[in-house]
Amino acid sequence: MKKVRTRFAPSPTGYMHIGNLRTALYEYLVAKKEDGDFILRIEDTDQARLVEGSVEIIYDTLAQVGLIHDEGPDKPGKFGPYVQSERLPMYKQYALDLVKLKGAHVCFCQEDIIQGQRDAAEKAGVPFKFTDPCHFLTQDQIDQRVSSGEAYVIRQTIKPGVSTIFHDEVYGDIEVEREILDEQVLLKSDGFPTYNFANVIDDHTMEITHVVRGNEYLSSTPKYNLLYEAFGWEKPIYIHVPPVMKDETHKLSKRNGDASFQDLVSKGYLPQAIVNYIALLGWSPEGTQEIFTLEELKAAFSVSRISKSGAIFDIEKLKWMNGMYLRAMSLEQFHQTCLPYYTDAIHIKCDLKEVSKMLQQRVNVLSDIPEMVDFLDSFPEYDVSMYFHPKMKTDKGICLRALDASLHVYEEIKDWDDLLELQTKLQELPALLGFKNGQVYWPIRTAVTGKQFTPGGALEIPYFLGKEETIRRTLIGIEKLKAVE
RNA sequence: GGCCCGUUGGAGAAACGGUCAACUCAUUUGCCUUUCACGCAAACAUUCACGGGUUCGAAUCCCGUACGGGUCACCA
Repeated sequence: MKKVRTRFAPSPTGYMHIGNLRTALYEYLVAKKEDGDFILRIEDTDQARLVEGSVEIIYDTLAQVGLIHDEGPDKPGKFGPYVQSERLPMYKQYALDLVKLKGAHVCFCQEDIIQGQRDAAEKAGVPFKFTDPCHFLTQDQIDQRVSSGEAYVIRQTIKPGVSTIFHDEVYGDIEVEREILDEQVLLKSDGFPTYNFANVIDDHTMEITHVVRGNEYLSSTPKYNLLYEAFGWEKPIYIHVPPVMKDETHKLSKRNGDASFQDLVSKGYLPQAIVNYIALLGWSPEGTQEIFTLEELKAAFSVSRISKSGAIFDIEKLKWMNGMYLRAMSLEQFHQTCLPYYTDAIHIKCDLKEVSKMLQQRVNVLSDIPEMVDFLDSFPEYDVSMYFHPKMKTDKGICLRALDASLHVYEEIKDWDDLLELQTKLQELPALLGFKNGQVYWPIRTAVTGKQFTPGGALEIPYFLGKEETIRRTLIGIEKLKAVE
């Protein structure tokens, strides 16, 4: 059996689209499942859309998520070059060959001729289909016009009676009505190939066995097959995948301001979590496992379990999954990934490792960290009503007594760095006062943080704040409470 | 508009003609608990877009309708 080869063929447009990444993932998995090769090819035939630095983003992304390609512009193999603009002469030669094989023809039509036919069709109320007058040119006429320097394109020739049925691994057998196939441009007048053409040439010459791509290509696949047939080439196995949606009716797209892979990473999502999540968008494993490493994905993946309908990208589930990845890290690893988020958020001196420990059980998205710990640095203005928690049954008297008692504890502590001593002393308070735990700790936490929700509670936060600051905040709390009628 | 594809709870989905339609996220509730979160329980589709048909039996097969997406470029 031939070695499985798949390719990821992005256009360098400046960012990594989530849908594209998922396609890359599936391409990678299809190849690696069978110990095949995964190839990176840059499709830059549309010069107008080139964006500088794009190729680097592609390399970076693939490296970050671990989709290591076996061949590519930066990893020459025997099928190079891997950038379409460097393969230009080849396309033209193949296009000329195809003309000889009667699979294509030279066409001199300008936009106005095509537009004229389109308008006429519209007027007549019939579906537009371009009828190329250049079909009737004699070889002499063609040669003459070409040599006189007239601009021309090479257009696919579609003969009546060709087969338009094909098999897709996801969608099954599909037959497209032959009438609707148009004779598309293969080689543009600037000498560049169109995507349609370059794709086929490249896939064939690079010996791609499985073509994985979005299902928007479903209806044009017969045209590609006609090209393979005209050349007498073996067709690849097609695997069309459903789109990744933003909502019920819109695809996820950068143009709509939807997040790219880079955006998600900078928002604090882990590349591994992103890949894991998007694997589940349009594919489902056999069992109930949802957390997969890339290695596990290789084993679990199967084309037959790819779904046919679009999947809506749900950031909530990604958040959850990201949290799972964060929690599965070692404390040290987690701490290291948190560090960059502390630099701007925490200026007071405190044991950051302890902060990480506190955070690890509750962070889902890293970029939430600054907001979660900001109370350490700046003491927010808060409303007294926060002291009165219905479930804790706290009232003015209870809060005041609790804060008073905590104040005494703080003052007695000699070595504030001794976390254990502080905690032991605070833990004695409820019994001492004859209160429930919550009635003591709720007001304390409120006083030292001024926030409704905080990572960590009354037993750990004073430790981070230091003696002086803890006392200062507690005093403020007491003042606030005293002012209440 | 023609053609192609799709339609299972708010989201991802399982089920491949046969008990109460898995599981995960979200939501709600309870437990745990100093808050939130984590963790642990539980609730949430009398029903699989709708209407017919086939069958002893259908989410699963067939037909039609509706809705949604795709495609019809010298863009990929």
